Amino acid sequence: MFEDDKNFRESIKLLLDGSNDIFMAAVFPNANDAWKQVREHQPDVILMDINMPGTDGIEALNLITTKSASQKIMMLTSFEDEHRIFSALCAGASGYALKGDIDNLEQGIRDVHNGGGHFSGMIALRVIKMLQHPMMTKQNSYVPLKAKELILLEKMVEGKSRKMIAAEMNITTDTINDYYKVVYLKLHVNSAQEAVREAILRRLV
Amino acid sequence: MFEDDKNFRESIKLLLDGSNDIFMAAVFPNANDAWKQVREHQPDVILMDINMPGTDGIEALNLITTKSASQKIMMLTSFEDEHRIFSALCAGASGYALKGDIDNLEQGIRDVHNGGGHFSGMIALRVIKMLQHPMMTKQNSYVPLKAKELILLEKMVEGKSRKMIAAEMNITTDTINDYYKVVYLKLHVNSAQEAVREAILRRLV
DNA sequence: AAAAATACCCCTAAATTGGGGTATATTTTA
DNA sequence: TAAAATATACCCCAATTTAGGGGTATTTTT
Repeated sequence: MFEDDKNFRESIKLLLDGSNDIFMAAVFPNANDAWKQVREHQPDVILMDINMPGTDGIEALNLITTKSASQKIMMLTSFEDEHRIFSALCAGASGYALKGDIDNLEQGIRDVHNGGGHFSGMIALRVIKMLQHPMMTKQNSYVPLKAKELILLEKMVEGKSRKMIAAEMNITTDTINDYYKVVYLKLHVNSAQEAVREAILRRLV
Repeated sequence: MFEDDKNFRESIKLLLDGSNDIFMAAVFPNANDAWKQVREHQPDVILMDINMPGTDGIEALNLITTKSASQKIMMLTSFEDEHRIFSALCAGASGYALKGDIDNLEQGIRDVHNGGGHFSGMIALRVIKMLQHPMMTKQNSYVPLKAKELILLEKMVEGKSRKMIAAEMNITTDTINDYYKVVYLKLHVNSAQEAVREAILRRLV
């Protein structure tokens, strides 16, 4: 286990020492030498806090997963860094437990050890919400954009400026300005940054 | 509960009757009149099998979620089918339990009832695998943005201007300019429209 | 023949980007 | 511990870009 909070560290150790099938191999207050320590103790499951001074949990996760595929890693976190759930899971974590929800931690560790995954209740909800996000569900409300307007949008998403787009499309900047006016009107936006957002979220590009 | 398999139906009923905080309101062998039955019994949590003769679980799920937002629905299934997990969760299920993993079902029902989500261990693994799929992960490399920089990004995605953001964050426009410089540097972009693209595609907001 | 669509032109206030600074506090290093 | 480096918040500047408001002329549709 890598965890900087002393209180939490000790309550987890107490919890797991009370279990008869889970043995805590080692505990560290930071992840600065995570890989070395993992290699030394060869734990089945690593509990990794996200917010730590020095090397943070996700960096350590990246290090460990790139060097070894056999280590299962369960991330520990508080509500504040919920937005990092996806980075952690994509980086190869097998589970994600809220520190406030240690009741299910033991079972979660068993699940992860058996090759499964684990989410604390509220984390599972976040994942579900993500799956229900417009971007995932492909619910593209129809916007009647013409071919050239779509090309314009694509180039906008690529970060091109009006000048560059005009040059690439072989038309004057004035005409490009007209296209912008039309696109902004149809998408109900009034800036390029909003147009890019709509283009991506509504899957127009 | 909607479940066509008599054996499974009865073993779940037995399991939950043995619990002191979960009460099985009603049991049906198919979901043909699901909405009528739900309206009548007003359950807190609905257990819904996916494979049933007649109206199948996902159709029933769609019906119920479109007519009422207050019903929490946990899907039950005997085989692991990634495609159906995906459609069930997108259609509004709060949890997904494997029939073979009834040990965690009680706790899962409590989680869902409390507004959380639930995945059986193996289902969680499927979801994680999906998140680790190249399609999801390709542009999802971790960027160490600070809290304020993330807030800035969120507001950018909302279409706010530098002036508005400065006002909302109670700092001068000069300091906002500094934040922009840092964010652009970290994301390797040089315009708001590109920053918005990265924020969305890399799931930073 | 009237109306709409297209492509061009001009203009300009406001916003953006990116460069130069300073002062203070905190953290790291020697 | 003292010095150096970093981080933070602020200031100024100005070329460029943007957003949106005027236009006109030609073609296509109605």
